[in-house]
Amino acid sequence: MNENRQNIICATERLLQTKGLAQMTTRNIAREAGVAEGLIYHHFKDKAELIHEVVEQRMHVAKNILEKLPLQVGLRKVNENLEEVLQVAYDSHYQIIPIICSVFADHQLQISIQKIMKERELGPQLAIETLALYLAAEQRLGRIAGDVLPLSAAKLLWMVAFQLALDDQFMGRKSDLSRAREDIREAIGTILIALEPRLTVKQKTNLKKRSKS
Amino acid sequence: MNENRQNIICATERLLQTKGLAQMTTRNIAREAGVAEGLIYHHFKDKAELIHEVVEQRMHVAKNILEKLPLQVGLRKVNENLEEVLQVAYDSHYQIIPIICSVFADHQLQISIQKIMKERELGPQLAIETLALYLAAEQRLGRIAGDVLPLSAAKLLWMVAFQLALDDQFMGRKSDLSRAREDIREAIGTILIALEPRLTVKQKTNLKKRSKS
Amino acid sequence: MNENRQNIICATERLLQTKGLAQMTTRNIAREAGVAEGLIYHHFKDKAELIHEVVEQRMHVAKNILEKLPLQVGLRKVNENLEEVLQVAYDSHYQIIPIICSVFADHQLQISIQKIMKERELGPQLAIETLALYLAAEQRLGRIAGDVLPLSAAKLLWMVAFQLALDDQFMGRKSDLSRAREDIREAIGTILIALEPRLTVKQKTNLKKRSKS
Amino acid sequence: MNENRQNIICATERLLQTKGLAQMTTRNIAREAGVAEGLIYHHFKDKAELIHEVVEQRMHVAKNILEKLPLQVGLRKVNENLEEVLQVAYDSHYQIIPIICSVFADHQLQISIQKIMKERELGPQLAIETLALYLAAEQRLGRIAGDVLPLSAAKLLWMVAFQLALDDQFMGRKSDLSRAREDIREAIGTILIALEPRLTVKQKTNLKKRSKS
DNA sequence: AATGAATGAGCTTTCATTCAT
DNA sequence: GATGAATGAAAGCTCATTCAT
Repeated sequence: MNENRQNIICATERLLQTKGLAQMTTRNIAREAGVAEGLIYHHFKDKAELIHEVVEQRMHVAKNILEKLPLQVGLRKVNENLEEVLQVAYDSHYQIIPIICSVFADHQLQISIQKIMKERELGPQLAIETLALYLAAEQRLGRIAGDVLPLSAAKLLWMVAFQLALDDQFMGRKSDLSRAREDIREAIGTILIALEPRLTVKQKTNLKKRSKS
Repeated sequence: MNENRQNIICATERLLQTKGLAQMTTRNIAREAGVAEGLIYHHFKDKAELIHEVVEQRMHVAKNILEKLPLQVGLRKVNENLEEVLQVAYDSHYQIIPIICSVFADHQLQISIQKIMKERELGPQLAIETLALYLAAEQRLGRIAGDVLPLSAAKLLWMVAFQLALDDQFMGRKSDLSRAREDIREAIGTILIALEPRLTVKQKTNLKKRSKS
Repeated sequence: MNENRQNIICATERLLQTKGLAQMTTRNIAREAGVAEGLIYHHFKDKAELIHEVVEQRMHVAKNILEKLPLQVGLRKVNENLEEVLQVAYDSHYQIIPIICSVFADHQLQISIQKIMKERELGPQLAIETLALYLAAEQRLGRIAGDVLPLSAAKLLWMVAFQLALDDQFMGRKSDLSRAREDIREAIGTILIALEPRLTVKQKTNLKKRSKS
Repeated sequence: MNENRQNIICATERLLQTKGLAQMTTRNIAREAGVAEGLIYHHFKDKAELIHEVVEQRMHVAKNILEKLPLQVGLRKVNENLEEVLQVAYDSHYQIIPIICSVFADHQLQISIQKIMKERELGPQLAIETLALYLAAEQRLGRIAGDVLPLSAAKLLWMVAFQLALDDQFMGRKSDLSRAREDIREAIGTILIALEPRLTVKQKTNLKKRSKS
């Protein structure tokens, strides 16, 4: 059944997140999924194919995290919008990181996953671009500074969410959204200083305009 | 001999970086180090102890990367100083990442390494603090904006170097310092907008007054 | 259906001949026969029963290869008759050998097949006896030497066809009837020297005397 | 140690002969050799390499079976010499056949062994040629008929030994030298009629006539 | 009759670790 | 200190067989 297939995929992801790649043995996967070991090979050519599926599904979900962000343009405060968005990104990264990092242990696996991510465009690119579009829109509304490159700022913001999740995972801290929120707020705060409209800058341009007219 | 001991440590690190944790077998280590497999167990209780040593040495080196940064305070342009510093950090991270990330594959190993890093304070903390001290010093000199938290900005800058290296490693790109430099410059550019002193007319005049007095 | 049953048997034989016993898995049989794996177990108790059927059918066909040979007694030249017969035997053996030899890999299978062949008299015995009868008949016609044991000569001739086929199969040579024919001719040539009537002068005169009386 | 290496090779050959390829598992080999399963892979790259070694050693021994035959030229009776030689050949074949035939079960194995046998000239060629040389020498002494091709006759004789051993193995008969000797004698008898100098035939008939008159 | 998902025993192979030399 | 033969547990994977549909 397709039911068991998905069952196995989920069990594998759970193992990757909780016990790590080394414990993600076919034996453990079968036990976790409550099926016989042989069934894995009925649904997947080999273990690599199973892992690919896990990565693909998880990355596919992550890819579209920010699709609703454009609806927020102009609403609430910019930093509130960003905080909320980065918190979701943090959460998503917290789940993805054990998978992504485990892959470094096995170069062959790493290469095949690189290939899949390139072919299916599963990287962070889409999310970052969505974020950049949002920033550009706010820029047009004058809600953030005009002299900032939206894509560059979006990269930085996305990195923040990733880095916080990585730090927590690496140091074995549970996903703690309220603490993460604090860190996110702090980082956004620093970046937003760059993004905030420069009153002084405006004044400068105003002065220039006046001098031209 | 201590010579062979260090030999084995270096061989292990080389394997971790080039072939990944999965290929870091005792057989491969012995071959790479040019010693017998059994010798490993004369110098190390077990494989975990060897990896601990590898991580410890590498992190120890990384920890002190920025120790010469304070000497640059007030010299050259701030963004030049930061670019140079982040490039070194990128380079260091590019080497460390395969080691650090591989560890995610084995939770037991991860936990024991977490412990070591906490006990010996081997994390990025020191480097970030050094960077923050530098920023604070430049802040005092008025070379960067006064309304920025140096520690928060330092974290962001450090993160940039780490994330660029991670991205390159994950996507299987060779360490390319000239391209990395571009990315670093762009990110610093965006952050520096936040850090740049706000040169309003009033501030300028204030500065002039102070320098006169 | 009986159709599917025979289908499976033929698919199994094809696999045995082309890929060997090791590749004769239930999965491959099902694929080759174009049926579901489970269907095999509706028609046969287990894999052994299926193989028995394959061997039985193939050996049954082989057994009666020479049934038309007696019609040739006294016609054409003896060596021509033998060459033709051995070529057919070679061809038959070329097909049988991969099946028969594979069986050596599994002693249980070998034993059960030995039993079947004894019970149903599926060995080369009948063919050899047919050949011996032919030789005896030709001997009575004076077309081959009188001091030869027909059964012994028949065994030798049969052996030639078998061994040539075995040699070709073992060395991975395609069944090449024209080359086989050469080898057969050579071997028959040597054996026939034994079989040829000793036409010394005295014997000739003796024969003439007897025919006159 | 080399001791254990040879140990494993012999255990493998014993298993091949007594239980067949299917039972020649690494587990059984290790048990039969009285070593740990892992040790097999210390001495051999994989199972195939081990089997190659087994085949090579066994065939190498077989290759030189007849090396002392040339010393018998002109001594004793020809059929006595041949009987003795074929008996040794039978014995050798009886051991080799389970190995050779098992190989048909696994095409990959078969191909790799074909390659080895070609490269190292491990086939029956040498033995057959030695036998042919002997026959040619006896031919020159006038002890066998002059109109026979020695190589062709040698092939036939060699086949006899092989076929008898194969029949016995296939039908699960123990190696029975005394019975084999009977069969060999019978076959040689028939072939020797071809090989016997024809002059004796003439003389015999002359003698018979005289005794009749 | 026919399917193919599901099982689990058993295979080959790898690898950290030990130990006699 | 140094070697490498030896161990045995555990890995990924295959396959004959069963069974619900």
